[in-house]
Amino acid sequence: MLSDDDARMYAGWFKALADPTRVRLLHLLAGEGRAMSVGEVVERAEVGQSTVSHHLKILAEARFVLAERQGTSTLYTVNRTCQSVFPRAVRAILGEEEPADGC
Amino acid sequence: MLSDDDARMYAGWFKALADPTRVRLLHLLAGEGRAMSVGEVVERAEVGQSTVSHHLKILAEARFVLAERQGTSTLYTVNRTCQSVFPRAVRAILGEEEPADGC
DNA sequence: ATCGTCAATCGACGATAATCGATGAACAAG
DNA sequence: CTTGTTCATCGATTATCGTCGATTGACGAT
Repeated sequence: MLSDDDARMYAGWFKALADPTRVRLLHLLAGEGRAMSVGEVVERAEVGQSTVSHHLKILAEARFVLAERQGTSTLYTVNRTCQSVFPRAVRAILGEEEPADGC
Repeated sequence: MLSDDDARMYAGWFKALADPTRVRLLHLLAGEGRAMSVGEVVERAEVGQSTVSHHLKILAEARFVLAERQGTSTLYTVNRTCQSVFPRAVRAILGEEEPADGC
C-alpha cells in the first residue's frame, strides 16, 4: 500500500497544477520562451500583482519554474526538466514503478 | 494564450489527483487488479463510506476509474487508457502540442 | 410486502486555498 | 540620504474542499 507520505507527495505535485490561474501562468511563461520578471507576467495576466507572486511561488516550490533574483526584480523560467514527473507519478500510483521522489 | 476554459479543463484533470485520499484509493484499486465494490474499498481504506463514495465519484467523473452497477453494489475499475492524459496536458500547457480534450 | 444490505446523497462543520488591497523590504538611481 | 521601483508578505474576505454522521433510495432475499 502506498504510504501516507507518498500519497501526500504525489498529490502535492498534482495540486501545483490544479488551479487554472497557475496553468495559465505556466503556459504564458512557456510560450514566451525566456525568463520573465513578475511585472511582465502581471501585465499579461488578468490577476493582481500579489496573486501572481503567490502563484509563481507555489510553482517554484513544486519546481515547475525556477526563480532567480536579478537586482530588484525576480526572473522566472520554466523548468523543463520537470515534464517527466507526472508520467512517473502515474506509473507509481498505478503500481508499475517504485515510488520516485523529487523532480 | 490558453483560453480560460482550456486552463480550467487541464486544472480539472490535475485536481482529480490532487488529494492524498484519492491517490491512495486509485493505488488500492490498481494494486488489486480487478473491479472492487465500494464496500471492499471501504474495508481497506481509512475513511468512512460516504467519503469513499464521494472520492470514487470524482475519480469516475475524471475518467480515471470506471463505474458499473451490479445489482445493489457498484464496481469500480481503474481506467488504464487515461495514463496518457497528463503527459499530453503538460505538453499542451508548455505549448508543444495543440490542446487536447477528453481522456 | 417486508426486511436487510449497499451505495449515493444531504447537511453541517472545519480546514484550505484564492484573491485582493495595503504594507514592508530590498535595491537602484539621483 | 532620499526617492522610486519591484517584488514578497500580511491581513481579511470569500469560496472551495474534505470529512463525517445521518438519511434516502435501490435492489435482493425471504
